Amino acid sequence: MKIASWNVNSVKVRLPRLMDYLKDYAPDVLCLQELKVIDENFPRLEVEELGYHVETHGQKTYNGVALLSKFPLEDIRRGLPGDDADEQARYMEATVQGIRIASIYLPNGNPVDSDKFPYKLGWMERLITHAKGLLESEMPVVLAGDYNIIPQDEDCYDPKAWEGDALTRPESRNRFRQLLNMGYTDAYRAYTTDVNYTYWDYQRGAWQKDHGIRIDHLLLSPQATDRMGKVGIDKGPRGQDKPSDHTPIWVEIEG
DNA sequence: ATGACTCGCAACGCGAGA
Repeated sequence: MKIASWNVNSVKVRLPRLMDYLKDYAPDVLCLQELKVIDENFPRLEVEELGYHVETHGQKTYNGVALLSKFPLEDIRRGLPGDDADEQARYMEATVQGIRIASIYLPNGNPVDSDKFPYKLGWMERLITHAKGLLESEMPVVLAGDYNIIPQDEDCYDPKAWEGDALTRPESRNRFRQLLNMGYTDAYRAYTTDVNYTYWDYQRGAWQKDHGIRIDHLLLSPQATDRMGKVGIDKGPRGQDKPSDHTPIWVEIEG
């Protein structure tokens, strides 16, 4: 089963890119982030016509996540537990063919001297707590999404340019590492030591110069890692017209 | 002139993204 994740940066503007991706790459499951639409405005019919089940957790203007699947989506959870006052639509999960799959849009956290940085760190604490619970289920788990974390300096073209940024701050990286240390595997980094990116800024010709960063990740529980096949980053969509600034990342789960 | 961002919006400049 091929599971992919993609921050589309507005599903409305990106609908042609999304349709192309589903047709050309045909992932079994696609986790989407940054929909920027309420559930009623998600292009459900277009996606269903390509043979996908659709579950969304949308929000007006900002955030919003979705799960698309060729197989039924079961036991849907919308929202990350731990803060009933948090109204940002950044998390949902469902079970597909016995695999628990989450679509995650982790807060950016910049600027670090604003309340956005503690919000990011608090959100990560909640994710850590929830991810621990998922491990206890002993299901294969895939936590897929835009983590807004550059795990190591090698995951960005110019570490100095990102020094002090919420994407590289030790507080951010250490919480990401807590997810790894409790038993989750960074699928891309486990598969290859190759330098590769999932995001290139719209500005300053970043795509053309390959000035990217690796911030979209697939974290696999031990039961999922045991079944891990190939892992890749599909750069094609980033080079198209009206692209998202992110490109999809995917993993194959065997069996 | 060497490079120039893109979304959404009770919009028409601004906040947010990373």
